[in-house]
Amino acid sequence: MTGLRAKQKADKNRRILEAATKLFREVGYDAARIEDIAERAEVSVGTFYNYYQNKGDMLLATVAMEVEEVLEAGEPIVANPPAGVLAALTKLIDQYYDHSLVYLSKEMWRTAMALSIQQPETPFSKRYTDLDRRLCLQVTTLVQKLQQRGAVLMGIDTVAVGAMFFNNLNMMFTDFVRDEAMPLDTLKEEVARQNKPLASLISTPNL
Amino acid sequence: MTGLRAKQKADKNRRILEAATKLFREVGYDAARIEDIAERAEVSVGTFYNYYQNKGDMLLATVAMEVEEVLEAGEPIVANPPAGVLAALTKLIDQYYDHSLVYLSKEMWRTAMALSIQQPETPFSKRYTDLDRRLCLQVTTLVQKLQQRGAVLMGIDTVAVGAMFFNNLNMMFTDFVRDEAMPLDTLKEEVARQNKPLASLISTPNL
DNA sequence: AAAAAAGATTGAATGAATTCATTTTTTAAG
DNA sequence: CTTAAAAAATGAATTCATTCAATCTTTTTT
Repeated sequence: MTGLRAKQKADKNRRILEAATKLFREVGYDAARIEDIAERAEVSVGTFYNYYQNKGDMLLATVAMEVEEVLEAGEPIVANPPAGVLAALTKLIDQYYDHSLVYLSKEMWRTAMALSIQQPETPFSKRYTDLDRRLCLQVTTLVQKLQQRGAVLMGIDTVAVGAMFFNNLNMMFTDFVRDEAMPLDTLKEEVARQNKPLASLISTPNL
Repeated sequence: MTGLRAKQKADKNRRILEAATKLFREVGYDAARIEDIAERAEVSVGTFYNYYQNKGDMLLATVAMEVEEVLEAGEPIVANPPAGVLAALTKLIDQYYDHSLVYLSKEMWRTAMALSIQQPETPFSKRYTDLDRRLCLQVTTLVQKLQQRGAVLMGIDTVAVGAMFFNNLNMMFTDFVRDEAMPLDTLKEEVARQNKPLASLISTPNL
């Protein structure tokens, strides 16, 4: 049976995470203060630093939860993709993009992405980067599944090609969150256009 | 004839830029303090903010100078590329990578990339992003030049393909600067591997 | 049950980026 | 030449992330 201390620790962690997630959504990352998060979570400022390395680590913890959901939402598509390569990629990528802005603003995404680059060694930065790799793996797995089904030419380096598709969608997403005015549909259309050449070239010919 | 004030302004700007560039190289971005930069440039801390929006803007100003050199170094390759698509791409990309670490550390690149995402609206963040777009354009121009020379299939969407190659090299460079231990050769090899499928598929067949 | 050890909590102190009210200097107008 | 306007310079004050020495609480050991 777990001890009182472990129970209290888990409870405090949940309260801090919930308080931070809520405050980041309400006022944005920059305007959110550690003191306010601590107050809402009913802990001291010093206690906050027992649970998270710093403010950025906190944001990455909240964002990581969303990325986990993005991954989960992608699984059924990889398990049962549309027949066409471009159609399958577009379905998965559109799902990623749709899900990304359900709970997180562009500002939060910008900050999370920036933090994962600038502070790669904090615990949740590592977790976020690991989730990114799993997203890349998911895209690669999709290409491999399509190859197994005969939609992609044999002999195609699916790891290289999967990485190309993923790195492109990620960079385009970065450009998207940089630009507050850019609509989601514009992003999707541009990425579908960019994927078309490679998707067509790796496809088995239609008979 | 320009006034005294304009001369003094240009002189102070140059002093601040040089002081910052030097200090960032000596101690790194985080350890460099505005007060130290100002002292070296022989201005007040408040004066610093007349010239740069904030500390991050200052770093992006110094990094932008390097990116301009990267662009210049790429021009002769685009003007006279090797015959093969993969060879041409590899030559240009290796040139980019070689040049990147001549004057800037991985830490400085991480910070610059992070700042350009997190604070896209500062003056030098905009400049840095613009230079990024020009790098992308340079890669696209290379593909177009190869297409004009018959090395790339007609009908290939060179804008889409160029963007794919560029976004991939950029994301891989981001992964590289995140990882202090990763050697430059590993990065180059991995990117060459990733480029091979698309480069082969868009190449005109050898007869 | 008591004492020791380990872990957690605390919040004022610290550090450094950034702001801003005031002053100084330069330029333009009369 | 004098005055007004504009621009630049200044550096202490402000803000807030982060640290850390002291204290408290829980767990383990005797």
